[in-house]
Amino acid sequence: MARVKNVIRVTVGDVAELAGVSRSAVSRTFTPGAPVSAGTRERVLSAAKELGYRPNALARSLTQSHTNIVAIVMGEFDNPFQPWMFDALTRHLHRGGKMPMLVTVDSTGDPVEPIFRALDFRVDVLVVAAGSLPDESVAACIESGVPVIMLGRSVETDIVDVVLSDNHMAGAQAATTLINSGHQRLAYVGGSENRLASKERGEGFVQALNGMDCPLSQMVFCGSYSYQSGYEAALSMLTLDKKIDGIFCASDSLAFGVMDAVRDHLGLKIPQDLSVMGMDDVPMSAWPGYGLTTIRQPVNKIAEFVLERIDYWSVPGEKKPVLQRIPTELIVRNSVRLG
Amino acid sequence: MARVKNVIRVTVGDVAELAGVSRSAVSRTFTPGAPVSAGTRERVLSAAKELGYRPNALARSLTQSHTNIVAIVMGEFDNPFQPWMFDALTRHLHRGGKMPMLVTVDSTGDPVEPIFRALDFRVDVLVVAAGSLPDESVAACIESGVPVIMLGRSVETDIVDVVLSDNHMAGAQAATTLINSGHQRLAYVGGSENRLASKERGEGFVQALNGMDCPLSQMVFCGSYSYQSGYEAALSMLTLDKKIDGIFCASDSLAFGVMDAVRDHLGLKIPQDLSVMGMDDVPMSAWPGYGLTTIRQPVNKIAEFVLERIDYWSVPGEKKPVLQRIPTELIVRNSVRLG
DNA sequence: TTACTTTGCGCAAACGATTGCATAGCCGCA
DNA sequence: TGCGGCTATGCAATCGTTTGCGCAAAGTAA
Repeated sequence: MARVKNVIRVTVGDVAELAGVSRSAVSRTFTPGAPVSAGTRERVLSAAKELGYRPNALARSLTQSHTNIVAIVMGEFDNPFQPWMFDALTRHLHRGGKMPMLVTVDSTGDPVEPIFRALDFRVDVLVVAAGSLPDESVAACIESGVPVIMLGRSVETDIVDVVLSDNHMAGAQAATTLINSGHQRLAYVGGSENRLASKERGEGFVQALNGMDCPLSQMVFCGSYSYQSGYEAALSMLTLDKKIDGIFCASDSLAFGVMDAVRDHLGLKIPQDLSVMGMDDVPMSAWPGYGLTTIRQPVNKIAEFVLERIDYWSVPGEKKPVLQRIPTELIVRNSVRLG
Repeated sequence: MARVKNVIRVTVGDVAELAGVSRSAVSRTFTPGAPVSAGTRERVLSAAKELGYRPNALARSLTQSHTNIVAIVMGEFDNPFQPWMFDALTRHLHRGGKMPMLVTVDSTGDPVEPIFRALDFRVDVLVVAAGSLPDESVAACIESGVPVIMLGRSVETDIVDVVLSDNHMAGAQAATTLINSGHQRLAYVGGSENRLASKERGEGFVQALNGMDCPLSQMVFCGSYSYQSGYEAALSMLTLDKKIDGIFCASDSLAFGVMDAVRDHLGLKIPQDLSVMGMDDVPMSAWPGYGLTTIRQPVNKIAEFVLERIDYWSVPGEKKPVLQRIPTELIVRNSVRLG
């Protein structure tokens, strides 16, 4: 009977003793599929319940080849989409019996040490859930020797899973929505130019526009997905070309910035004078103050797929990483003028 | 191209062999304060570096009385303040050498199983960071036998730490701000009536008002901190009494809801016709669209104090829980009319 | 009855660290 | 030279599991 803090930790030994069986029998009872007779199982289970026994996950992980711990690597919460995605992810992990361990990489601190510290716990997988992460951090993940699943971000190697929204589809959805409702001078506000997601969304948007014989009027990359960036982009964009009647933003927070700049600073009405679309569908988009028509990133589908991949990597054998695109969904609210 | 677990795990044994010393020597080299001669330390360190050795945290935790894992128990992200607090918390934990393990309790799922699963990993502490959590979950935490630190929420027992913002102070700060700028008919919009934070903020507000000979005109508890609640509260409140000229909300998201309802639905101007104050100071408060004057919850100070308490509980001995209030701070923006 | 497969169970060896205890070496000092 | 007191080291037990292996009991087929 080991005493830690003030709690008596009950071990297999204790249960075995009370049930009158060997430690192996107890362990097997808690291992699905292991050979135990109905009789022993019964006695073990009741002994375990009486003592309040639960297997020590640390000890278990020591002998087995997996820990059921999944590391989630994050950067700064600079975009309201991130906590949203993060929340969906952790809930799905729980459902799959995994425990999420959090690694936040600080732009001021060491970009790799926190990752190593997670690896010290022999996490099964690294899920990289941050768009903006130092290159060194990403490299450390890839070289860790542990399966890596990257969310919404592509990397040069082909040894990691990549799962992201179908950004081309999203861009096309935005384009058709705006064109079908009679808009003519359209612009795109992207985040960082060298971020895959931003680029793809823009490409999808432009290609679809071209397919409908409507060239893009303006395109700006702000460097980040932040509200502030959107605000500034809108101002510079609309002083350059006052006739723009529709703007597609690479994120909802950019769109919020655009909307506020347009309404508060330029005195235009949305959607009468100008239509704005976003992408993500964060909860705030539904707030009446914004009522943003947007392209939803299906966080739950993404999280589900991540879980699938974790299971895939967990069985031994020859493995192939995948790049998976998850279809997006148009959410219509009030920020786009109707035809 | 596929590597799953073909990474050779290097152990103390390997390092010991290469360095030509015993496993103990290696272990001691990595234990600060343990007696090792400069010579062996040197050889061990270089062997370790050559092999890329890092101690297995699981194995280490098995023998020691602590794991350096801290469980963070959360409910739904129904309030933008939560990810904000959460982020600060995890960063401070990292700084303190702790790894955060996330437990999210789903209102639809089992309220205690995820907590038990975290306890299976012998977490050192449970930090309860959610306001809205089923009572069973809270009870499970308290009975876990592991130190518990509750954030912004009080419980009936006195065996857990409680750390929260100084809500009375916050209420008083809001009151003086509004009174000093000449407001006369004031209202309070709270969250849930049986949530300590909401209650205290209201009390602080009312007491300060009374101290300045200005009785509270109206008070509403919405049941939650959500935007939607604020929206509805504002409508019902202002149809009841059109002369209200200042509203203090128990959270920023309530305040956003109030502002949008007031501006978009009732056609009033903020702050000319009505002043609104919030509490939390989430990043969104600074957006020009809202420009919310609010009371900041000092998330970093809170996180810092949590870390202090974790260290406190980590040394053995007779322990006393504390209830700590962290001072709040007035943040002035544009949602309050100036005297 | 014999022989052969199942099935269930216990022993003991991992897993990868830490740590109490015993000891070997060294130094200084009388 | 002998002794006491260090410090540095290694041995082996321990933490709480899982699991390969051997074996006894039981079931099946001839």
